Amino acid sequence: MSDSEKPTLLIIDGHSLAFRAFYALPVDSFVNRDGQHTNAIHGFIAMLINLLSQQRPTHIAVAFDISRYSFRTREYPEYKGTRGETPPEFVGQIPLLEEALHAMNITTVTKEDFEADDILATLATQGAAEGYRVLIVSGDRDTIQLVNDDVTLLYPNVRGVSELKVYDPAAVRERYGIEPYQYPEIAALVGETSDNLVGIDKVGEKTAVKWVQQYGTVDEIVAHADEIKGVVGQNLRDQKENALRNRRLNRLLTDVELPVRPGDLERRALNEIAVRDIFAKLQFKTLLERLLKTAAEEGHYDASGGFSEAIETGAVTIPPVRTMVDEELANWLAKNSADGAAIGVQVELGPAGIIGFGLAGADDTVYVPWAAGRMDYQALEEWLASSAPKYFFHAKPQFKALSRAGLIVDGLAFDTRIASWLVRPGSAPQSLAEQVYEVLGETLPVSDPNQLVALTDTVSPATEAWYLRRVAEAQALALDDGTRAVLDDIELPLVAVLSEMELTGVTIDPEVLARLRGELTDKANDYAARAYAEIGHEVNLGSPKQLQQVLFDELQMPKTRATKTGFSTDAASLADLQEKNPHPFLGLLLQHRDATKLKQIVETLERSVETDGRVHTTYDQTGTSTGRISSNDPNLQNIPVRTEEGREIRSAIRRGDEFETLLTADYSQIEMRIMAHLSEDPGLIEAFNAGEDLHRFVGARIFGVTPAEVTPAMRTKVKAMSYGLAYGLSPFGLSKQLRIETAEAKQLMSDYFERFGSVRDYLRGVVEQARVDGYTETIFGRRRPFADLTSTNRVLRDNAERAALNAPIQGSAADIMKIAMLGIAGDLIDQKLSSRMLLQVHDELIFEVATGEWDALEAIVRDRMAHAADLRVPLDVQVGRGDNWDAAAH
DNA sequence: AGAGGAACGTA
DNA sequence: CGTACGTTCCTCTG
Repeated sequence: MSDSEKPTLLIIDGHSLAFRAFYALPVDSFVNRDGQHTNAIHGFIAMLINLLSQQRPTHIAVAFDISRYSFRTREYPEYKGTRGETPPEFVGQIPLLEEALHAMNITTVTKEDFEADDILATLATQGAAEGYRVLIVSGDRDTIQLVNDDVTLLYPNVRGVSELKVYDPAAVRERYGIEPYQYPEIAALVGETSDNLVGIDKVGEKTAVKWVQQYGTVDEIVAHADEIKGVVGQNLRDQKENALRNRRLNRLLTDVELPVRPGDLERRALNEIAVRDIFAKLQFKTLLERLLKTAAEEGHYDASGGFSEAIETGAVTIPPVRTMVDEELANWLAKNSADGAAIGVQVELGPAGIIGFGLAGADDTVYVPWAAGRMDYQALEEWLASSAPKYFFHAKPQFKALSRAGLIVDGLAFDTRIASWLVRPGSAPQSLAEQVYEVLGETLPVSDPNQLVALTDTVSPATEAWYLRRVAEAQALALDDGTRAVLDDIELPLVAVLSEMELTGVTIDPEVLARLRGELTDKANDYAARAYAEIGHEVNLGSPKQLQQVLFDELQMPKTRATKTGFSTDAASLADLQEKNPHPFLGLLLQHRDATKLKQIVETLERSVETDGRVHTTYDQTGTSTGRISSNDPNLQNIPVRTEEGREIRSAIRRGDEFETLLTADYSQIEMRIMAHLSEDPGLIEAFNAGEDLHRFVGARIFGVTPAEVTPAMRTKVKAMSYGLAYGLSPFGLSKQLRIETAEAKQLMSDYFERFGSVRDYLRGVVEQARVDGYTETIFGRRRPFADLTSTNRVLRDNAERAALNAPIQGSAADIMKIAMLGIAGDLIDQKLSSRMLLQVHDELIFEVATGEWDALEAIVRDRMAHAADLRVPLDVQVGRGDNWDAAAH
């Protein structure tokens, strides 16, 4: 059996590695919310993940010492006596590490009266004898003696645990000039400070190696002590008992009786729920992702034996992939889509577009190379364009590629990525491999990027299609009716709509941006120069750290709100400072911030203009926890609007030359209207039905005056109050925002709830219901799960309560907008209009209006938006017209 | 190079 | 000590 075919047994000295990690990573950077230090655990697990992905062990164990006392301390009480008290920050980390290992289903081994090294030695010896390739990981040099052709030592560098030095017999020979089994002879002569084993005076590594090469063992050296000349010879004769004792103590035992044998240590799949739990407790977000990714990608060991019972599905047989075109393909499609059967689709994409198609039926997969026009693809194209059900993983980029290639696609019946997100928004598995692992408990075979020699046979798109189809079928069984309806009626039809919006993009006026960039650059430079003059030197105004130096050390200003890394220099804090401690530097700094921020946005937009003169954002349909869509590359949902200068940027976003104008349409106060609907509050419903200015109406009720008597100050307070409600605003927060006393804020809130009591009852009820159900629900049945509502940690619980209170409101608004978009997109097609939907900014839509289509489009938009949902209050839609986004605002 | 934090733009 | 996002810069660490 060659080495590569041998099973690999990985054995780790838990204590020694954790301790190395403890000293390698800064203690203060790793503290969880309970104040528990976690640096040793973090370093250990990071190293473990690397080992798992690089070494692909089939068997694994971690050995721990039970206490510092063992048979060695009985023989020599001073053994390891030089070790001081355990650092307080290390305390508690080992039990948590063990908990994490158990969650990962990794066996830990301990043995009363023995050290972890003896466990390593025993398992390594057994493993080698039983035909394993054995890897031991330890920071204790004594383990060098275990190295042989079957056993390799991975030893952490002085620098830490991120890199492990590989000691095989050749490496030991190179480093020490002796055979590995001879290492303890050297160590016995030289001594080992960390174990409190004193050696022979004046004998260092060089001398020891020379003696061992000549005589072989400590026993023999001592027997020939008389032959050795000089001071070292005399020292040896005087102190030979030290060497003999050291040699007895540093011999590792290879025959300890253990509860496990190597064969019992087979890798098992981690317990994902337990892992998420303990990693959440440790606050290891990145490590969790890395671990799950590694686990999902590990396909190098026998899949049938590699998983725990919980998600064991038995060995699967992946159907072989056949490549076909023309008539054979037509027959395949007919056969596999008969009786409405769904086909899994994975479009293979390259930089230039479509490379091929992977298609999968229940137990039959095909790959179709794509070469437009060269073959007979009529059957494929017809099937794509038909409503025959198709399952995808992340359909949108594939839809875009199909559309670019002039192919029509219909019949999107499932998207596993969207389904995962609907079930667990916020923490849904993002890659197909993760979904396969999570839903099916299997590993999707993938090429390993860590592999030195690239695998020639990467997984076929057809095989991916087969897996995603099985994921879809498993997911479909588990969906509740409400989630299924949101998927079928909202999210799946939206994929094509968003695809087209992304492909269309929006025209940017490069001249406007260039002019703005110049102006803003000048402004920023000017403010910076004046700011430097105020303090007498230059400073990086973008560095909070350097600003703190200037503000609190040099200018001796009063300290602001604390952040994790010091004191805040955000705009609110600087405004506070300006009040307490006026200084021209503060104003200049704020103005510099404004200018550089806007400049940044301008430059980002300029960079993202493509060759068609348009910007094509990417919408993330699974990017939020509430049901909204997000926008990125570039984000067009956060283009400035609140300041005059900011709005100038909006004016660079304009109609395409061949279009008549832009149309913007937005919902006014949609979240308040949803609150009115959900709470059924008679006062609030009346407010919206009265057609009066909302805040004026509410203000009149609260302050007991007529609407005409509501002053601007009153209206501001009421407005802040109303908006804050949906976010779980506290009296303290309200007082801070309005710069009023907490008592006044409290009074304002109680006055509000006095008049609009159903709102309070509703908000309370949402949280209570969510605590019982474990999730919230929108009007249309979109769910968002909440785990922390029953947490004993107050910060966590309060955060969860505010999010839970907001989720149905923000989520329902998102649902309504999506439904409106679907209606509009459908009408545009049905009425054969050339006008196009370009952007969505949560409660606003932007369209390009083709010549002569204004009236038709406006009617469609108003109708579809106003009637997207049937609420107890009307949905008010504001429409604006203009050549650019700013001008089209109203 | 990658991660995390601070800051700030939007609804 | 209000929700939901994405991007940028700086800083620290590997």
